[in-house]
Amino acid sequence: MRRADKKKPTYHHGDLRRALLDAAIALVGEGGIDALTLREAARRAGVSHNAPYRHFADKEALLVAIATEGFERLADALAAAESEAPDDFERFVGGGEAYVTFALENAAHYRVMFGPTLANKIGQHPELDVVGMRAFKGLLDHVERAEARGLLPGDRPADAIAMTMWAYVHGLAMLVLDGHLPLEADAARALVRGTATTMTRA
Amino acid sequence: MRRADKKKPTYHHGDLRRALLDAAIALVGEGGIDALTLREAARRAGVSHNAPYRHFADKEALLVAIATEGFERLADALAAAESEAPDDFERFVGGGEAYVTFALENAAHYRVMFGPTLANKIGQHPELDVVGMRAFKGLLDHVERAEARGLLPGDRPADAIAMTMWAYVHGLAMLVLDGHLPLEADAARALVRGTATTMTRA
DNA sequence: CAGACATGTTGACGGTGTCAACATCAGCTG
DNA sequence: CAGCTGATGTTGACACCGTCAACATGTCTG
Repeated sequence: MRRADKKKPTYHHGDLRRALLDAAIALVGEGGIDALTLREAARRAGVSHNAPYRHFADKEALLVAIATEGFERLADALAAAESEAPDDFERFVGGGEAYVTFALENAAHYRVMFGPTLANKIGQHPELDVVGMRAFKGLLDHVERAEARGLLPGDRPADAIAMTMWAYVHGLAMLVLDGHLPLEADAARALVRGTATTMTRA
Repeated sequence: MRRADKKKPTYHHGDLRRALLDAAIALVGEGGIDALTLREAARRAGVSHNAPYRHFADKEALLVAIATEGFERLADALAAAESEAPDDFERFVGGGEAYVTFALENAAHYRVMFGPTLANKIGQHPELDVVGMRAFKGLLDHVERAEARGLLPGDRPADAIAMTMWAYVHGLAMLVLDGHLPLEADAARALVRGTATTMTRA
């Protein structure tokens, strides 16, 4: 039985699970999600091609683990943005900016989170569902707070505005990440700020 | 031999190129982009596993052909929406609705157009660049027309609003297609209409 | 009608995900 | 302290994939 419950050194490798996750994330960061290979990740971790199966049931399980980690970090980033904002308007804008910033700075995680392999499979991975909900809840919190302060038009329900905001920042992040919109991170954030300003003025 | 109805009658198969495109699109529609395999497409077209190489240099060339077809259809759909709109506001809203409608009704094409394989590779495929530009131009036209009629806030340049709109409808389409937002097509269009209404009121 | 060439086939290669069988090692039990 | 047991890692195999080279076939053109 394993003595350590957290991340204490395991038997042979030390922490092969973590090493595999890091190698996989690096691969996605270097060559996109198509470049992620179980065998190459194992190679980089210095183990045989079948060692990953002692830590992940299959390739999809590896992706789920990365996506889960990503959603957790995203939720944290949104929460941090909320707590650091000086006023309610900045809190609203900051939610969107933090989302885009997270996606661009954690491109590998983000690509896995919303990549084709996990598309339409959230329901099959409860842990993903839970942590994804928490992240979306972070956005919804921003919206509801802004609405309570009268910053938003009153004729649209908060969840509709939250979905609109999510679609917007997600689409923006994806288009920039995939090279369809030639924007630097600063320009993308400025776009978010401009849009948020318009929306709060309606 | 079989006389082709449209294109020039080709030698053995009739129109293997078209058959391969259709088979590939069907595969993406059934199992997502990961389910697309050159060999399976060839199987469905009733030819050997290497026949596709007489029509496409490699798998990526097949994807480029599908994406090109998709961008052309998207541009056409946007143009059609513009010409059918009864007034300027409907023209603005209709652009967004038509975009989302296209993405949801041509899911396979859309997934290929914005899938990971072609991400950050637009520059390497000039025909894709050209036709993609034409589609974006369709959106920009909608925005500029709306701006000329004073429907939009005057403190943001038209291209910023066009990029915002693109990011929004793209993100919405992607989130719905991938099952992250549980919306029917009608609900998605309603969301677009609501957002466009807010934006034109600012 | 005959050659040229586009089209399609066969076979092979290395790479991948995954399964089964085997090897090794940590730590509990006696 | 000795040995068992289960977790961890390895080896080998299989089917499938993308792609290349060599070959076969039919169509069009001179």
